[in-house]
Amino acid sequence: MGGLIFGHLQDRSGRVQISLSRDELGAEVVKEWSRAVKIGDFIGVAGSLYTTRRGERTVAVSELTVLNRTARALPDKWQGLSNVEARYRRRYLDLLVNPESRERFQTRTKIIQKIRRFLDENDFLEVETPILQEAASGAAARPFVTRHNALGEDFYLRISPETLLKRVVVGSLDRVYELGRNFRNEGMDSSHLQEFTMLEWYAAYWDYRDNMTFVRELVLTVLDEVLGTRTVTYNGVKLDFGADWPELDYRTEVARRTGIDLTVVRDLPTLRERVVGLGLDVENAVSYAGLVDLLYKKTVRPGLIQPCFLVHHPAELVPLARRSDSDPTRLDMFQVVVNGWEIVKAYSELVDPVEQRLRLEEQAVLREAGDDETMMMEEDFIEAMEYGMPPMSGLGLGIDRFIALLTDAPTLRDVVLFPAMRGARKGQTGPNDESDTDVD
RNA sequence: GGGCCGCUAGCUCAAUGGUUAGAGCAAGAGACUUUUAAUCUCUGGGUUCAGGGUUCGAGUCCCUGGCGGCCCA
Repeated sequence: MGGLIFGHLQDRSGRVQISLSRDELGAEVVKEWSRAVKIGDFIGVAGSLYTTRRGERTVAVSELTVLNRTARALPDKWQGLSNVEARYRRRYLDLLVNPESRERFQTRTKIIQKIRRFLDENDFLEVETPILQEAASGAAARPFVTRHNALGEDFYLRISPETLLKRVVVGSLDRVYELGRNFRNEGMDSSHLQEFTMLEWYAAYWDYRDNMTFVRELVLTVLDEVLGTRTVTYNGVKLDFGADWPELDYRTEVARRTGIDLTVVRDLPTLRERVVGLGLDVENAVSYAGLVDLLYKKTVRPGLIQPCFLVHHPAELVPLARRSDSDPTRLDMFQVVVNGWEIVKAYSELVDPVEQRLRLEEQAVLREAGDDETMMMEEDFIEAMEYGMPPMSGLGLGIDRFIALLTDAPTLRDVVLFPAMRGARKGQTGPNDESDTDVD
């Protein structure tokens, strides 16, 4: 009796044990096969299923074929691959030997599938707008510049699809979404990637209140159906999405944390004086909006851990958002903040072309004054508005951040397969390398 | 941009300024023939991130650079 050799086969679905029996195959065959195979090889086996004494389902191998061999040693099967740089640069090894990484990327896909289905079931039409654009618009951010050779012009990688999606709504496709990559040429840290995945949708005849209800429903649906719970632990902290998301007034929160009442302090010099008075470095904040944003990010946002709605931002902050009818100094706007991260930004859209032009002209004035985080005038967009834009509300959801929270990923780099890294590896060639020749 | 930390075998890690830089896993050879990270014996495996400097002697100390991480701005 006896003479068994055990091993495991692994693929995306998991592992299964195999065994080679001397009694059934003969000592010579077992010796030959077990020698021919090493860790990391691809093999095919045929045989019958049985359950071992220890209760594990096992294939008693009757046929074994080597499909392809590994030419390199895999990372240590027990220690795994823990070197952070290696995990990003050679993600395939991370996926191969670290089960939690493999699971995280499968969860990422499930979350995105669920989001799409939820939107589709609610009559949203998925559309695609250009990533290469002649002007970067829809957000206050520095774009990546690239060269469009055929058109002989510099193009920009989009920073937001906002104004293009609104044009689609003008064209009567009045409930649309786009799920795709945006690019912002700014600093990178654990909650910012230069290349990130954003979901944006626009629904005609909705206002920001409708979006507050809808996005909460979306988030809870994803949690229920993908994770089976409304509570997640992120970095040791329990985040309870199932509880009420309190509604916090932007200016009230700023006042509470800083004593600065933004309904009273309405000009840049006064605000700067007050902010400096708090001991904060005002850096290069050269506009009222920029300084308000800085103040909020330093004092309010870090304290917003549990899911909440932050509402009614000062009107200066977003030139594309609609002012509140009852108080034109603020916007019909909200953000969902969790873990100090902005996950969602949404507002009732400004649909009046005359006011839109004025608001963008104000941006141009600020840019003249040295603010480099302003929005560009877009004549094409205003023209589209002039043809008639229905009242609507749009929403943006940062997919990478959302997924990082749901999968307890310490940084956004852990939820994208190949995060951007400086080119360090020997022998690696880039697009400027001589070997990169035009083959068409 | 600033500060701190790191980079040693395929992987995870050791190594007072002092012999020929080690171990476990992985790999190769052999033995054993069973369970569930790690049975035994033997073998091979290194531009210690790169380049300078100090020194009789540098993985270690100093300088410059590269790449990465964390924190700050």
